[in-house]
Amino acid sequence: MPRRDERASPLLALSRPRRPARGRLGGRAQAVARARPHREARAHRADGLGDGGERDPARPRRAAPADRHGLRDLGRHRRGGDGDRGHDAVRRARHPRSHRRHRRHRRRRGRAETRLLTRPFIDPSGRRRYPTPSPREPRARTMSDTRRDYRDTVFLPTTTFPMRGELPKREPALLERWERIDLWRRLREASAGRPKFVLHDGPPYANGHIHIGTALNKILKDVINRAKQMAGYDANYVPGWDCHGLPIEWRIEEQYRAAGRDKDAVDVLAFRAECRAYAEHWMGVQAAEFRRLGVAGDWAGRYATMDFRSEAIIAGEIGRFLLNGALYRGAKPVLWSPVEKTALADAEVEYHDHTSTTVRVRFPILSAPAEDLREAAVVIWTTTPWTLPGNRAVAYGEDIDYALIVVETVSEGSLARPGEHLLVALPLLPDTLKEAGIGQHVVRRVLKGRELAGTICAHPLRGRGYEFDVPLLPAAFVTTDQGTGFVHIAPGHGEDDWELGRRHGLPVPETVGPDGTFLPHVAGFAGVHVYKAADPVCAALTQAGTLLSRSKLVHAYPHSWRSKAPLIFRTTPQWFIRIDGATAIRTKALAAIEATRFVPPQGQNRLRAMIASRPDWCISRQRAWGVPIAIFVDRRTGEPLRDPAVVQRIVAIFAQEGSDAWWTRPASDFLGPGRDPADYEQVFDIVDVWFESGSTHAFVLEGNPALAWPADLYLEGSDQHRGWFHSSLLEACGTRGRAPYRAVLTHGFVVDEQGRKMSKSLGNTVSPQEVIAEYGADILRLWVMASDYTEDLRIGPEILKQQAELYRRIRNTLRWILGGLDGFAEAERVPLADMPDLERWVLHRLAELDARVREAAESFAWTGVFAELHAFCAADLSAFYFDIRKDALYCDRADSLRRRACRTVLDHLHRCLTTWLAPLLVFTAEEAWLARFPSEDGSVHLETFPAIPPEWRNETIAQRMARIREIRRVVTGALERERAAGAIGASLQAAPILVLPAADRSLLDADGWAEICITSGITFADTPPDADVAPFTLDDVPGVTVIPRRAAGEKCLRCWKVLPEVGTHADHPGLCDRCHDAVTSGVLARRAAA
RNA sequence: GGGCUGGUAGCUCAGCUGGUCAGAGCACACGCUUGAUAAGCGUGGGGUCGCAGGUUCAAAUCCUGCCCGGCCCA
Repeated sequence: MPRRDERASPLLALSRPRRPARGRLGGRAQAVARARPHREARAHRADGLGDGGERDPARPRRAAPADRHGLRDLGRHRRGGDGDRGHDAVRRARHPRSHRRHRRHRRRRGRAETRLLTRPFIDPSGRRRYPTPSPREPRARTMSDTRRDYRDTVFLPTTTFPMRGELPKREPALLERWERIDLWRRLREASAGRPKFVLHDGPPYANGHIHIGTALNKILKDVINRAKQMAGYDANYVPGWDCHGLPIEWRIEEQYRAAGRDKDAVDVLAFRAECRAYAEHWMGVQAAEFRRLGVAGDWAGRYATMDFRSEAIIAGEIGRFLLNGALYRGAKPVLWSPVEKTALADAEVEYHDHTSTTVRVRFPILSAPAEDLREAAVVIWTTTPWTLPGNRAVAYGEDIDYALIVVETVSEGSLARPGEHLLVALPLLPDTLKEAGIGQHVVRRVLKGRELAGTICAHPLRGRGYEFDVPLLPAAFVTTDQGTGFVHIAPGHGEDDWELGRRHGLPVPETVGPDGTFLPHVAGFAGVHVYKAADPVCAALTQAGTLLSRSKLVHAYPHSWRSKAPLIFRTTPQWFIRIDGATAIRTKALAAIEATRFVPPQGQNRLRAMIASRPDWCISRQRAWGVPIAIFVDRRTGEPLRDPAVVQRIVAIFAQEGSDAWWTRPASDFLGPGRDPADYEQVFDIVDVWFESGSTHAFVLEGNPALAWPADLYLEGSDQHRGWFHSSLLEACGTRGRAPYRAVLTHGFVVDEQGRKMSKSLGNTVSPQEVIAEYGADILRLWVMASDYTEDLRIGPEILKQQAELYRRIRNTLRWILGGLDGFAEAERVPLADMPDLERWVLHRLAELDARVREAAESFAWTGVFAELHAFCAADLSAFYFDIRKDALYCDRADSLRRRACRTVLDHLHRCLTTWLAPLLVFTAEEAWLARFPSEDGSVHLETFPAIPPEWRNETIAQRMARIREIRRVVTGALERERAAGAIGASLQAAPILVLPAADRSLLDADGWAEICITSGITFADTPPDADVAPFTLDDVPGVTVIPRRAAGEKCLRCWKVLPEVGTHADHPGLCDRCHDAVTSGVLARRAAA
């Protein structure tokens, strides 16, 4: 999309230093060599072009004294005679930046010479073009000492704030400082009495080092907390840890195995003590890692689910469910690992491909409403033949079409029998016929599932110990995706099965023991392991004549995340919290979701859908490391003992001794006087860890004067819809009738640069420790804030490099501000009304950004804020405001209004940028703050966001400035063309003619335009004058024309503007009027005055 | 397989409820500066807005299907 009215002057083509042919010398270089033999010969050599000899790479290398850059050694990197490129490649590898600079220097030298050889000329249109003198004076004069004389009279930026962050080195020192000045305590004191903001920490698991996802989570929390704090809240933050649970237990067991000890022989209390020590250790490690990220919080007052007080309150929360009737004991199939001999939590299950034996089995119909069904058999399909001993029903879909067929012919080896009548879902008939090897057949009729109501079948192993009736039951979960349209129901081995059985009062046979083998009472299969049951079961079915077909299927199947072994559904007695019923937890939870703010809003749907469809909450685990479900069951009634006094006793003892007391003390201590322990069964199941973390609001927030209940915000990864958000909601709704949070923020997951999930096997992981060591924590924080964290976040080497670049710009902006503020005194300050428009525009921008930052602090929606701050630093400040104001800041008298206004604005910029950046770049902001306000115990983190006066907003100036910058683009474009043509170098060598539409003529005066465009002058014209130079326009800025002109006069040795008056001051012949005044005024640069 | 969600320049992101947007910053290329200098300024080249259909006078923006990715569930 070329916008330029004129692409390039012919000079451009001639002088552009395009890379020469890969030969020894390009045409340009040859021409130069002819003109300046001696000098070029040297340059030639320095470019590494002179030595074409290859070196033996194996030979030890040593720079010869004559080879002052050591370039000779680099010769070995050359390829195909292109020594130039080989040289560059090496430099680039060593230091990318110096590479670029080095090359530029070489080019310029060559180009200046070229120009001598190519002027004058006539352009293709026949017009004579610039018979311009060389823009650069001969080298001898530029080295003049007079120039240096005035350098000391210029206010150059002075600051202790280094250009390079060296964050890995500097950050730890700042952490120490914050520690030393007791920053956290002072923050709390300073914000006492302010409105509270409570972000309640979701506890990470105290196991292993933190990873990039944990880092993201904590950084986000920290930014939000700090921003709230600086926006005027009391944002206390108490981090916490999740300590109980299987993974730690597993690690301890591993240690036992490694030591050759039998864990079953170890006393449960000793085992728990080791788990406790393990968790304690990792809490310490993770705390240190979180703090290194710059996360501020009450680390000394952290919470842990294994604290005695926490354990006591968790037991008390279970007591609440006990007392309000929601807790009940049921027998429900849970995912069970025969290897670990335990039920697994949902989160402990992973799905992998697994090859299962599939069977189609006849269930002969005993009785049915329709006559023609009575001689038929229902065909079921299952991938778990071992569940057939537990079968007690068959489910059908009421709206499914079923075909009643008569088999006529069968293929060889088929288990089907000609003449038999089978019932199969119509859509699945072809599949079944094929699998069963049925050839000819007749569809006797097609009936709807609901016509099957009341049908009773025989168990396929009838006559072998399975004499009970098997009813056909309707169920919505039956589909015609796969199978036969009939689902065999084993209430002890499936969730749907169990639910259906419950509704129809089916028995729940227990057929499989903890180790995965059939129990002794299971006819025909006692002692057989279910993984090896396919053959015996099929054999029995075959004998019974009920097996119709057998096959294999690869499908996703649940496995243990620890042992990777396949799991089974197994019925065990478990404790549940009723979701519906008298406590109406589901209803309350759904209402609570509506009353909660979700960021992003999609989270609301997700949580709602899950709560709406979830079954009762199974909270018992048959493990050791956790809080016991500390209740008693009355042996006579089988009912749990619901006695508030007992619950209180348990809570009181746990608070003192921890939940170990459940094992160490006799039951009578809990039951109290008046109850005979012999009448009660003590429950030693432990509680689901999700129940524990779901109770953090109870033991961290409730009744804590430093915090508040409910929390303002819960903030976790989007997986916690099923986890912490979910369990906390159920727990609080069941006990307190509302959500423990007012708002929920979810962030996405960290994926690699291609958007794929991180995994050790893919080798695409990024660890926070590595990032900190290489770039620093501020870069990691910057990465978080530059990403859209409501979705997945990508990270990798390239992305981190980019973040480091963004950081560099921010840092240099701060550095320049600090440099410009050197020695700033309150007396210099200029009121808004006296400021030039340019300054007022910057303040307007600050007002806009202030609104943006405060908005983000309020809404937690930070995406884009950092990008805007960065764009402000890069585009508005560095490329525009700073570039323009360098002249005034460096060269004006110290008392000039313009300079003072600029410094006043720099002061505001410093205050705003350091405080706005403080929640994000906690280290750098502090460094920039202290560079300005050195202090023993000061900190930017003790500040609040500056109050921005409303009058800073000025839409009029904003609009005007937008137009000015548009027009400025035409000028810079014109200058660029001239620069490319070799007509000018620095923009101060130009003083173009500007033709503006009438509407724009009042924007600025000529000096104003020169200032904005950084030229030595601007003249206006009503129409483009008939010049020998082509006018310059931009298509997207119609009506604005620029006619380039070189500035007339001499270059002022102090401010480098080219002005006609230079040379008129006898005492300083090299100075312009302004600089003469400055130098002779006595209010010179601070350095000179001091 | 189901639910939710995403796929805009090499990268990070803007583009609200369809018609001056195909944009910004970074990176890259080229040039300038050498008094922000392991910095700074300017100019420029990059995208058939995942793919394929459809609705419409008009789609990055609406619908359908597909492909790819993520979280959760089975």
